[in-house]
Amino acid sequence: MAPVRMKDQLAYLIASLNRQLEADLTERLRPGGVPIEQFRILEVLDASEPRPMGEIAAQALIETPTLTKIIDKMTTEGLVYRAPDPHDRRRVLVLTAPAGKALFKRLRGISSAQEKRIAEMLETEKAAELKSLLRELLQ
Amino acid sequence: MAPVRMKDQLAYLIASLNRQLEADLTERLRPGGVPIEQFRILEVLDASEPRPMGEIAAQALIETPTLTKIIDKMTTEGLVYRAPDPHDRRRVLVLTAPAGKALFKRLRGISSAQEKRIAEMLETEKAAELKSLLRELLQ
DNA sequence: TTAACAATATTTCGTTTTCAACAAATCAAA
DNA sequence: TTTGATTTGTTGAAAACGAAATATTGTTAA
Repeated sequence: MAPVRMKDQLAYLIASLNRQLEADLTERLRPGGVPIEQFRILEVLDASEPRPMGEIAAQALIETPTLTKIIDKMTTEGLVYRAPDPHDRRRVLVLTAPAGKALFKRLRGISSAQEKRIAEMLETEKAAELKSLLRELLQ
Repeated sequence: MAPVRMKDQLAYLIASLNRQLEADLTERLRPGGVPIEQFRILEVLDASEPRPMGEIAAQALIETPTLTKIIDKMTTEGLVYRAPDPHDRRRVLVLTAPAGKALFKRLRGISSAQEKRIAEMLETEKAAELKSLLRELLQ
């Protein structure tokens, strides 16, 4: 059997598309001066708040030592703040500060616009199929 | 319309799956002590050699300044070497040294095994459909 | 109760990556 | 030609990353 060319490997296609989508998002976030990681953190918190560090890290696809440093920075920028979890004092909860909420309000449309552009490139049922296949592979 | 939850966004699914696949590959490369970037570079060169820096960077999804440093390291490790392009002296061609070929021979099966595992998780026609959809979105 | 173990977040520290500036070679237009 | 713009790759300083070690709290089992 002929070797599978790198470009035909699913892992490579996924990596390429991921890179393209991240570059696109980064570009659109640039005017706001917001790194993509911070944007994702605000998205996570927007869905439900407060959240412990570990959960944010897992959902935003960031390692916990990195998250600690990003949250440090976002705190000094007044976007979020920490609070100890009263039920489990090992945990540190993160909340969105008013400035963070305002920032996210300005930016929230960016990711949904990207999603929309993608949807427009595929027919509706194809987009659904694609998501379904990706979910099948996730874990 | 209800906001699209982050987890339902295609860009997020792609990022998650990419992370999972890279973690998996990294794990399997660990015994050989080969970083995933170096493995991808060897894959690119295996397909056709020699290749200029810029092309390798584009195909291996690495920024060119980063590639310069990785090739520096791989050169000192005796895996690859540089040669000036006689037709265009701005270009630097990269070739695989014997040690690099031997290393890749040992590792080449790892990515195809990953591809195989993925294929086994999906039915054949689903895998083909998934690739087709990803290609449709790529540029 | 304790003592051992597990979970959570942070710190440390060496490596890697990035951005901007740069150098060299080529190309294109006057 | 020569000049200016473009392409290609490297460099250097700063930032980001991540594995391992640490500190703190919680859980479990003797």
